[in-house]
Amino acid sequence: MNAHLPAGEDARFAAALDRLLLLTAMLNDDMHRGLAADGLTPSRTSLLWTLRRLGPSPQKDIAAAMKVSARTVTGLVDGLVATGFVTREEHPSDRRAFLVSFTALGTAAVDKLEAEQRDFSRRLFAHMPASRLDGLVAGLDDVLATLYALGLRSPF
Amino acid sequence: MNAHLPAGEDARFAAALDRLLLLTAMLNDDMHRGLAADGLTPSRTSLLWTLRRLGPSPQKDIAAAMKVSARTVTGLVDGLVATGFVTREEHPSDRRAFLVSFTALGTAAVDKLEAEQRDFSRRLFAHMPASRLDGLVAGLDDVLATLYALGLRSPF
DNA sequence: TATTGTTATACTCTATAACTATA
DNA sequence: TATAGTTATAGAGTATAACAATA
Repeated sequence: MNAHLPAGEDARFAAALDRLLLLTAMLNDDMHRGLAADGLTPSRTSLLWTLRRLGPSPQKDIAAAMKVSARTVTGLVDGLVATGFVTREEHPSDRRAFLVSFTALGTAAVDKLEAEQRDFSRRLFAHMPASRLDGLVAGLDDVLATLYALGLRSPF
Repeated sequence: MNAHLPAGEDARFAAALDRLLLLTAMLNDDMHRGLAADGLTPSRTSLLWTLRRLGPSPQKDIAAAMKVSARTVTGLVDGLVATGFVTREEHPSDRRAFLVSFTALGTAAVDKLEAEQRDFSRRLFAHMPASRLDGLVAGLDDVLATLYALGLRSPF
């Protein structure tokens, strides 16, 4: 127990964290369900987002950006090649490496995900009074800054 | 993104969703890392939380509460028995079934997780002005209500 | 000698289907 | 016949280590 905090404070903090964790779980669940409809898995989708950010890249760079092992990227790219979202192209100057590149299908899939995310943000926020949205964003920024100060880093 | 330019509505919504998704990813990552230190995995921990809520239960009830298959619960309980967090006890009236029950180690593990969560909520929120915490909670509640209206349900 | 990506192997999580023991 | 849980099997994601081809 922490004697120098008023009794009700802890309950307020716990209630706030409960909401954050509940929201985290619900958003995760929803995203994963939506992905399956496009023939994608969460990890393969994460690779597509990374690839869009990096442009055509050797697997080593993708592994570094995603913070996973080279072996994991081999498996994810195998799956994405099999389902037609990316290709392994020759690297122009290093014959050990590939350039993982989007197919038209892969580009269309990421475009669609992006559009869905924009629509989703409208459904979540468009009806909110501006002051409530401002309050939410201020609170989230505060939490993100605290997490950063605690040493947590974005996985992206 | 350029913070000096007046943002349109869509950009405001997208920025808010970006923060939510970033926070989701960071909280997930942090929780999973913390678990490994206790010899637990995310799914096994989820089972322990469920078991605390239900009390000693047959695996079928655990599967229903966790929304996973009976086979998955068999595997999770196997792992938790092997690492000493739970036991399979005889069911008093149904010899087909077990009552999955906490060991002292399992109870201590969940107690510890609960204490860590309380400490974490203090680190996140104790420094915040009350008005900011209120604004955050109001925004989160609004989002949760919207998700509920969209048909999303808590995984718990 | 160092690096890129693969094969070999292993563990977790998830699932469906077939099966055993019991209800 | 129906139910509780297991075995059998499979696929995704993750990892380390050994190895190939190339730098």
